[in-house]
Amino acid sequence: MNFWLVKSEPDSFSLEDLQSRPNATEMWDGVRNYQARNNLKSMKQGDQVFFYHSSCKVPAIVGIAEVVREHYLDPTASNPDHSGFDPKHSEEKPKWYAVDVQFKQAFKSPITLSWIKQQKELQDISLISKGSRLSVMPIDAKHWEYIVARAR
DNA sequence: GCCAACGTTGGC
DNA sequence: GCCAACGTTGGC
Repeated sequence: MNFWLVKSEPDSFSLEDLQSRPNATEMWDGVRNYQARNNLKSMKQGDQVFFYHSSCKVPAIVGIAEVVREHYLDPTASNPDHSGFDPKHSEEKPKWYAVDVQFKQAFKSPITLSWIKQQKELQDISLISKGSRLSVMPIDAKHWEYIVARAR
């Protein structure tokens, strides 16, 4: 099993929004960065995902989701009315993908970015590596364990 | 709102 | 293929 982190602005889609979806499941679409997309394609069913709230008052990992459907064509890339429309994307020549994620758990106390930065055990986590703005990134098992242990 | 750190685009 | 200009992300 692998571990990941996805970012979302809570104003547009929060962990609570995911929890309130039918079956607590939502399509994770709109990824338009090649490196993030490659990470998305590497996700396997059952992989565990940190849900991170970005661009908000207290940026933090707020809970856990699970990959319940592996990558498939991102329908928003084929929709001219969608902001993520990409004319170079097609079924014949796919560029962009989505996965389905399901809500698993909301942390009682979110793991804040500022706390993460203070932990010497987390200094090499991808989230705070220099200039990392990826919306989908892998998380080392040891970092996952350390954060989950704190969040319980 | 500022700005650093990217990624992308497009002229050449 | 280079690189300047531009757009985006996201913390602060």
